[in-house]
Amino acid sequence: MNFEGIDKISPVPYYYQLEQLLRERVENGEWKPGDILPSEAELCSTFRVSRTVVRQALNKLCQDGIVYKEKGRGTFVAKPKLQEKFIQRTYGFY
Amino acid sequence: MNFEGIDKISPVPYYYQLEQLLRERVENGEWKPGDILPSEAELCSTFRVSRTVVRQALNKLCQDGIVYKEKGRGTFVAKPKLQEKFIQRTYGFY
Amino acid sequence: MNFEGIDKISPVPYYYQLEQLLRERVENGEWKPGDILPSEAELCSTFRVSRTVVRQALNKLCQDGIVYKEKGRGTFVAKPKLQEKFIQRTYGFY
Amino acid sequence: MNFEGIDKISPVPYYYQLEQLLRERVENGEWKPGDILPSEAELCSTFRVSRTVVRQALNKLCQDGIVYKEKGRGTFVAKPKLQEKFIQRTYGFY
DNA sequence: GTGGTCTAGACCACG
DNA sequence: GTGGTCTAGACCACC
Repeated sequence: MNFEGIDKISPVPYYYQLEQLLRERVENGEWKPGDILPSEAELCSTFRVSRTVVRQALNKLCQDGIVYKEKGRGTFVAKPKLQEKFIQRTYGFY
Repeated sequence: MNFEGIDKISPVPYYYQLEQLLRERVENGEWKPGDILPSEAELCSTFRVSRTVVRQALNKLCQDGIVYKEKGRGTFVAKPKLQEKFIQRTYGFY
Repeated sequence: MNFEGIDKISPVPYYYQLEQLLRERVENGEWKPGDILPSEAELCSTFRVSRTVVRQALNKLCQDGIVYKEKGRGTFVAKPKLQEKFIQRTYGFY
Repeated sequence: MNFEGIDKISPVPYYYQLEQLLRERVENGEWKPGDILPSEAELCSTFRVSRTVVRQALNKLCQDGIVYKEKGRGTFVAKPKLQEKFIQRTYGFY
């Protein structure tokens, strides 16, 4: 298996690379709705990035309704609702 | 007159206090549409907080359509569109 | 009717919101000196927060002389002594 | 050097034992004004207790003016102001 | 039954 | 990579 990691040479920001990597795992079904994600600390050490980077990536996924956070518990894969690109922003209305 | 600052004792997060302070200045008309805001560095030293805090506050205002950023130029007060609370989330649709 | 509860979206810490809510009930006279407060467990379920949050709120009220605790018995509303000045400062954000 | 640790058999609460241990180090001059203390995580692993215990101990020392905390930076030994008693003796060394 | 202590670990705010 | 807040439990000491 090759390690799907972050390319530190690439001009693409780490947080964006990480966001894509995590997003894939959800879309691949590797991580399923309701699953808990690795903790922020684990993601930091797995991908060798700082906490800031991890949080930026997770926050974007959260905004996009891919994951949700529960204080003191963790970050979880969301149930797929209507996640087409232009719908994402209205998520949370109802 | 009391100094309109950030209360470091308060349990309210700095970034949120700052967001409110900046928002007021726009709503008061102290800063008008098209005006350039102080730089992030200036805001840091004015309010005695780190750049992280300043950026969190500005990003929220940006999401809410109160200000907009231009890379390499600065942050500016936006023209008031439909900024009622529930409209904010649809911002970006059009 | 809106439920006077804890705003889980707000950036204000739960323990601080709860402290204010309980403090009000004493100041309103809804709870009188000598009255026993609901148990920590009840407050947890009423406000949908963990015991940690409840204890943080109660401990602050205890420090401020608003309530007192008796081991194995419960938490009670204190008799108002000289609580004006001191309380005024900590009440609210500023 | 023998390791001055926490007696897990003793009925004395861990947080209180820890508070005394840390207090001694300041009073002994082992830790001097302005010194940064080990992080909460380090204290946890050094003394084999949970973070709750460490924070209870540090908060008491903080209340007593022995140490102070800076958000995002760490916990530091306070300058001895008027801390009565034993401090009076060493005061003047610095 | 209550409040008191403690665990293990999460996310949040900050520099 | 720090301290701050929060969760969801556990066992203990006390009425």
